[in-house]
Parts: sequence; structure tokens; C-alpha cells
Amino acid sequence: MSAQAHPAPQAPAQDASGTWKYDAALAGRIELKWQDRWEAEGTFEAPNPTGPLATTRRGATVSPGPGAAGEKLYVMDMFPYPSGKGLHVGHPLGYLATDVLARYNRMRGKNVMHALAYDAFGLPAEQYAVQTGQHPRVTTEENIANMRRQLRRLGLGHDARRTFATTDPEFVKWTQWIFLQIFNSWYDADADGGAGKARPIAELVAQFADGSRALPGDYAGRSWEELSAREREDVLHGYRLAYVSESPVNWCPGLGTVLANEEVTPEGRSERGNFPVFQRNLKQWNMRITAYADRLIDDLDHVDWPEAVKSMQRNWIGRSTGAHVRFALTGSGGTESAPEDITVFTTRPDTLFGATYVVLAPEHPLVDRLLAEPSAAGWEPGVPEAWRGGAATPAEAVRSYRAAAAAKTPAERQEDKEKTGVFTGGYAINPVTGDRLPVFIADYVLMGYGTGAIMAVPGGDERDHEFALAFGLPIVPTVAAPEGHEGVWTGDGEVINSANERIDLNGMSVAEAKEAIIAWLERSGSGEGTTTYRLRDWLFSRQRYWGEPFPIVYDEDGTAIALPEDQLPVDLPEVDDFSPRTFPEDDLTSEPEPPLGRAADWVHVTLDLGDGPKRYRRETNTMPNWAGSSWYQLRYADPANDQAPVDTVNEAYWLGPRGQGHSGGADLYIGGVEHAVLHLLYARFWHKVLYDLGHISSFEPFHKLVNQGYIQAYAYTDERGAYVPAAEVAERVDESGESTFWYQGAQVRREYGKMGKSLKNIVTPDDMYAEYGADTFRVYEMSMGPLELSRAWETRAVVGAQRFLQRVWRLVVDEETGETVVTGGELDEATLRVLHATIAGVHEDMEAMRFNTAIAKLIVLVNHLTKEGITARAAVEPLVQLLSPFAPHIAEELWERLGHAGTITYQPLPAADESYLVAETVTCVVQVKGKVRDRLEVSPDIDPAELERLALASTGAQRTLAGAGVRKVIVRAPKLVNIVPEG
RNA sequence: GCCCUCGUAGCCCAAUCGGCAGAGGCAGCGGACUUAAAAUCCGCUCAGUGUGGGUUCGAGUCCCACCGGGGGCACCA
Repeated sequence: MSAQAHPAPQAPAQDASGTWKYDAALAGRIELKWQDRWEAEGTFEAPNPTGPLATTRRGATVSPGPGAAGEKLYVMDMFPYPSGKGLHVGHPLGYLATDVLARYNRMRGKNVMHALAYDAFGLPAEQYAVQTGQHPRVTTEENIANMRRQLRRLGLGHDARRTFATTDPEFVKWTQWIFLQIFNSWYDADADGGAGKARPIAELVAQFADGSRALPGDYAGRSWEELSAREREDVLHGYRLAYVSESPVNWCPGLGTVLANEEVTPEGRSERGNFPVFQRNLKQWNMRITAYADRLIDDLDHVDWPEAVKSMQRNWIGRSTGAHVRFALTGSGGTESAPEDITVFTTRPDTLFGATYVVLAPEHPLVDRLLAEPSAAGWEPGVPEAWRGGAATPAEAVRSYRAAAAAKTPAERQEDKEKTGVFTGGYAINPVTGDRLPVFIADYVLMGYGTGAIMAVPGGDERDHEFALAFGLPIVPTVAAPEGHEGVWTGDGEVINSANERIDLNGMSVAEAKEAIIAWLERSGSGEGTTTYRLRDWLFSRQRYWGEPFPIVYDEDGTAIALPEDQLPVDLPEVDDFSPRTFPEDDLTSEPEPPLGRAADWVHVTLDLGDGPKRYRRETNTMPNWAGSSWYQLRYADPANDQAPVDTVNEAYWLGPRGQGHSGGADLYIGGVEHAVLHLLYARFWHKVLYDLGHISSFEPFHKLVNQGYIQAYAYTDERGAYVPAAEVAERVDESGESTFWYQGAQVRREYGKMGKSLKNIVTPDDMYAEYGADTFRVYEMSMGPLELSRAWETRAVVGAQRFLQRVWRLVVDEETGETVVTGGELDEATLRVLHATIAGVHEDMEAMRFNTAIAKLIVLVNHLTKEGITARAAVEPLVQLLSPFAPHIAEELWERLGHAGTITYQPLPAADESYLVAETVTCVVQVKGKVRDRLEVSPDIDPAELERLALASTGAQRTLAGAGVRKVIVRAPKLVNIVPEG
């Protein structure tokens, strides 16, 4: 990755046909010339305030002093995975948008940082390595080189000094360093006035040591002093933000690795590869992202993101407020033996009077307790047949129901919406009514949410209602339904049937009743208000080769020990076999086996970690490929820093908050919506940890987020359903306007969707360069419509962008001779008006990222100049400048031909002269009852009273009014008068 | 079922604060240039804004209900 020696840029030769026509070949020569020049001159290097990148080859520096901080712009793209499959025309859309914006802002005088790095760990390179035996690093580097070449041809203005790959040892070092920061931190929920924040684990140790914080759980009552090293680590592991735990995880035999919840589809399959995923209890690394649940939700109010992404994140975190309510448990047969509590979570504590039974998830640990009751040996008399599940005893019923539930995949459990369950033989006491409620197990209650237990309110919940009907359980409505409502009422209303000698909720609204019952629960000790989350801790280890190793070793006790910073990075060992052990995709008995475990020499090491050389065992899992993308927004700002992931000064300059309460973060982030709850959630989490620990000044990584739409394409199938080459399909339109599609004389069917090789509808950027050139391709993609919108690719429409650039070219260059035809002289009034309207309009559109309308305005100007035969420098130079963000190569070429020596990149854009924006006369519309009846040419600053008089007198108004009286006249000078007649 | 989005000309899309429905492009048609064709240039046609209500002097724009496309979530208590 360095500037290679390039031959001196050559002036583009004339076209093969002997003319200087702006065709694909000429465009190509111009484009390559300027791409070489930009590279050779370091045109897009942006200076940092401090450090190795503080100076650039073009001599720019960050000017010190007040006001300088406002003059920067940080735009970034979601970085690509270098797949080696190559790009299609849809891939560069976002990169073009950021490039256009970056170029525009450079011309506005801002210091613009824009670069592209590569997210290079991950499965495809590893799978390719497994197949070929080639090291994934080799594959990855080849793919990056190839992708870089493809993207360079687009003319993207990236700062080449700021590129990197997540697989670079220097980058891995800091990824591992951040891991250690997280490992060596805990979440102090009381810090920051209750919002909580991460603090160094050493501060927690100090609290334990001086007794200001009591030891938790099994260690309560003991002192820190007397704990062994292993016991201390055991305590700390309950606090660390990165920790190992043995818990149910998503095990995917087909991939041979475990996966985070975010990587499992609702169908219970792996997002990547679509293999089945099973729940297994395994010892794995986790990140305590749940500690940040509230801030991850609340801080969404501080970022400028699409509502869809915000709502997906809120949804995924799934905060719901309600109450924990404890139900005392009694055995069957009425023996009040050793009461045990079932804690349920409910969002509707107001409906407690309507709770007529209790349901536990089949996996709930209390089920065993219930069955341990001696009296649970047989069914009590009177237990309905339907409750028994065909079994002779509760124990047998529960056993067989549990077995049946366990045999189903999560997907199967969801598919079957019929309510099933069995009675456990046990009862629970409703704390407010004192009623004895039967306790069921049923698989519509999930162990993974809330407490895995519910109070069932069939009068106020659809699911409970269905279950109650199936099992003949009582239904007590507690909120009055509106007149005429059928079925269960879950909305607001007046509370009914909810009073006894202890509390009276009747007549309250749902919200009032919630508040009252929570207060009562807390007073009586039978519950409390609480908040639960759907979000689970982030499972962070993978059984793969091609990922970052953990900077962790284990001593002979199995205690995890962080490696010191000076031993980073921990490099991957060389191995013969990169593959994890994978299994038949439905092999439930399989166990994960990390490939690093086979590198015995690497795993077992002797290290001196402060108390002399000792034998240690390395962690053999690797990090998920989300690790690198969780902090790369920081590294762009200081890619060569070997002292820190990012210097605080550089971070504050590029990402720091702009004013009080501002979140900070990159100014603009463009990427697909598919990362809404994966990358974007993880990156926010890491960023916040680093913020809490004082390493950075911004508390959000990406301040403004835009999701670009997808470029999709039509595909065509013949009678057999086989795809035919889309490029060779012709459209026929009959008299009625109906379109049909034909391939080799036979009619074919059109479908709409992705671009793909198998669909035979791929169009690549290379196709576009060959036929039109990169600038035409850029202009076409930017003019297709708003960035956020998905749309269909239509190759035949690209010619419109080419015609536009050809017209621009001819304003400057004679197609026959190649001579510059630009002339001097003043512009006429009409041209000045068009020119300044264009300047003003383009500025407005660019600020709002409306690239399509900005291009439309440039087309208007070009059409005007072409039609009028105007080639005056005074019109052409501003045009070339305004065009250059979209079509930078042709703009540079024309700028040079207009006699300018340097690059156009930093030329200040023209400003509109206000005096040409005000029209001499405007057309005033005269409406009668909202319908246009006449038009008047009036002065823009006409007096409203005068305008009203003119409008009333106009022939159109008089004719329409036909003598009728006038009730009211609305005057919006100077553009509109609306006359409201009587009657 | 719930949430988020988008419905304007044959197609892709404009219309900024509620004020003349049309900026731009594609396709189509006509013309110029050409021996002819392509390319280029000039000109033209085409909708009343998914449907039904409402608010307003005035609605593509605001409100309500519905229909259709795209996306997300979904037995989450």
C-alpha cells in the first residue's frame, strides 16, 4: 500500500475515429490520467492536528486557533468485506455518495476526512483457505488488492494514508488492547447520577479491599483479604464487562462455531450459511452489553439516524417496564409445606386481580421443586382430564411434556401456536386475592424472557385467554372494554373487579392502577416495579481460525489472566489446517473444537507475567468478525498511531462533540440497513465503554447515519423457469401500453430482485467503464433518485448521463480539432439568471444530500448554454466547478484546458449573486375558489393591496365571478391571489 | 397481528412553509444532419397525485380509514 511510480501523465490522445468526441475511450484516458495524478500528488490527504499525519504532501495542515474545529468533516462508509467475487453496479452507490459529498465540502473549504478500510477477518477467506490450503491472509490480501483496483477506477477521493485492514497486526494489536480495556472494567450502575458507567476493575478491587463494598453471593460475609487468587477472580468475573460463563449458547454444528443472538435468524438458523442452531450449555466469552441497555436506547435520541434503524435497535433491546410479583408456592394436596416463591414478570401488574393461574416455562428450575413434593405422587381428585396430559401422575405428565418441548427446535415451537401444557400439581397464592392458583407448564412461556414465569390473565391477554379456553380456567376481566368490543380487551379503560379489603383499584385508569398496585406490592413485600430487557449479553467467542486471538492465557487453576499490553498483538499461529471441526448440520451431540487448539506449541507457553516464568495455556477461541468494525471509526482518525488506538487530540478534532450535549461521532456514515442490530449496536457499545474510561470524547460513534437504497435489477425466466441473459432481453409495448419481454423470439417472464450471477442479470462497474466511463457511471448513479431509495438498474438509461457530459465537453472542446472553444465576454441577463439559480440550487441540494436534483439543475444550465450557443468562460467555469464533485475527472480535464494549473479539488465554489435570483416580474396566479382563472405579470415587490385590486379587476376573475359578490380575498403577494365568492 | 417506510406521466423521479401538479432523465413520436444508419441536435405527446372521507379560501403536501409495494418484529408476558 504505497504510491507506486507512475509514468508522467499523458495528455489524452484524440479518439481512434480521429475526433475529440467524449466517448468511453476518451473518458477512460482522461480518468486514468487524473487518477494517477491524484495518487502521485496526494490530493486527498487530510491533515491531522497532531501525530504522523499532521502534514500532507500537498502541504496542508490543521490551522491552529479558534474556529478551526468547525472546518472539518468526517464522512465514512460501512467498510467492505473484500470477498473476491467482484463488485456489481449496486455496490459503489454509497461510496459514490460519500465521495460526492466529500469533494463538495473540500471545495467549501473544509478539511475532509474520507478513507476506506477493509473488514477482512471472517468466514469466506477461511472457507477458501480450507478448500485450497492457501493461507487466509494470502487470499485476503489478494482480494483487497483487487477491490482496491476496482474502486480506484471509480475516482474515489480517499486519503490513501488512512486505509488499513482489520487483519493488519497493528490494527489487531489495538483490537486486543480494547478487549483488555473491556475485560479490565466493570459497570458501576450508580455512577454518573444513576446512568452508570464503566470503571477500571482496579477501583472495584479497592472497594472490596477497603470494605466499602460487600462481597456478593457465596462470598458474602468474607473479606477480600482472605480470598484466594482464584476466588478473587471468581468474584471479579461477575463484574467484568468481558467474562467467561457457562450458559446456554447458540451452537451451530454446520459452521462449527457458536453464534451471538444477533447472528441467529428468527427461524433459529445461522444468518450466515442458514444452518440450524441449537441451544447448548457451553463455556464461552461474553460481553456485558446488557449493562448498557438503557444508554443504548436513550442515546438514540442524540443521533441523527433513520427512524427504521432506531426502532430496530429499540425493538432488539426490548426494554419493557412492569413489575416482578412473587407468588407463594404450595404443594399439591393442600399441604402448606415450606413455601417457595415463584417470581413472575408482568407489564400489566394492574391486572393482578384477573390472574387465575400461573405458567412456568418447561425449562424453569422451580418445576423440579414442585415435583419433589411427596404429595405430588398422584393427581388430586377433581383435576380435569385435560390438565393431565394423559399421564398417571403430575411427575410423569411434566416429564413427558418437557421431553416433547425439548425435542422441538425453537422454530418448531414458534410455528405451533396451539396452546399446550400440563398441570404440575402445584399451586401458587395470588398475593392480592389470596386465591390458590394452579401452576402449569406450557411452552408458550419462554425461559429466555423475563423470569420464565407468568401470571396468566385470561381476561386481559390474548394468549392466556386461548390457554384458559383450552383448559377450562376462569376468566376475570379487570378493565372495562368499550361498548361493542368482542374478545379480550388489552387496551386502556376503567379498572373493574379489582378491589378487596387490602386495595381498591376500581375506577382507575390502567396507568393509575399500575402505579397503585406497584406501590402496594412494594409495601406488602410481594413484588416491585422493574424493567426487563430482551437484549442478552453478547456472545463473543468463535471457534474459528481467521479472527483476532484473545489476549488471554490461563494458569494451572484455569484462571483467566490478561496479557500485558507490551505483549500485544497476539498473532495467529501458523497451522496446517484452518478448518474448525464442522459437523452434520443437525448433529446435536457435537462439541465445538477451535482450530487454534491444534497448535500445541502456540497454546502452551512459558511466560513471565510478573512472578517468574510459568506455564500457561492460551485461549484458543477467536473474536467474532464484528470486533474490528466495532472501533474502526476511531482508527481512521489516527491510523499510524503506535501509542494508542487514537490520539485524544485527533479523536476530539474528527469525532468530538460539537457543542453542549452533542454526541460526537463521525459526521456522516453511509451504509446498508442490514447492520441495524449487529455492527451498529456493537460499535455503539464499544464506543461507550471507551468513552466511559476516558479514552475518547464522543459517546456515539456515528452521529448521522444514512441507509442507501439497494440497486436491484430485473431478471427474466423462460418457459422452463431458467434464467436468460437479461442484457439480451428486448421489451415490446403493444397499443394498450402493456409491456412484454422477449428473448431470442420467445416471450420471457420478468421478475425483480437482486443482481446475481445465477440470475444472469449482473452489470459490473467494469461494463460501465467500457461503455461509458466512470464519470458517466457516477452521474447516472447519483441522478437515479434519492440516495435512500431502492431502485431498479436500467442500463439503457445511462445514456442520458453520457449525453449530459458530452454537452458539457462540447462547451469547452471542439470535437473535431480538440481546440478549446471557450470564449470571453459578458453573459446576457437570461444566462446570468439561469447560472445563479443553478449555483444557489446546487448548494442547497448538496447540503441536503439531494444529489439527483442537484444534477437536474446542472442539466438545466447545460441545456440552456447549449441551446443558446454560449461558451463564455464566465458561465463555463462555474459549471465545471459545480460539476466536479459528481464527475471529477472530466471536470479536472476541462479545468486544465481552461488554463488552470492545479487540481480543481480545492477551488472554492462560486457563490450565487442574490440580485439575479430575484425575478423582474413574477407570474401571479389569480384563483377563484381555488381554481386558476387568470395570470398577471407583476413586480416581485408589488403592494398586496395593489395586487388585490389588479386581481379583482382581471378578466378571468370577472368572468368567473359573473357579478357574484366577494366574500373574502386571500393575497399571498406576489405569487397568488385567491378570491372567495359569496354563496 | 404490531411497528417503520413508500405509492405523482409508459418507466425512473421533482414539486423546500398547504399556494399554477413538472425540474431532470429514459422510452415513444416528429424534424434537422446523413446516400443510409448510428451518434448528435431541435421540438412534441402523455398524469391530476393508490382509494374513500375530513380540515381549509386552497391538499401531492395536514388528519382519519382502507388498498398495494418494500423492510423489520412477532406466543417477549
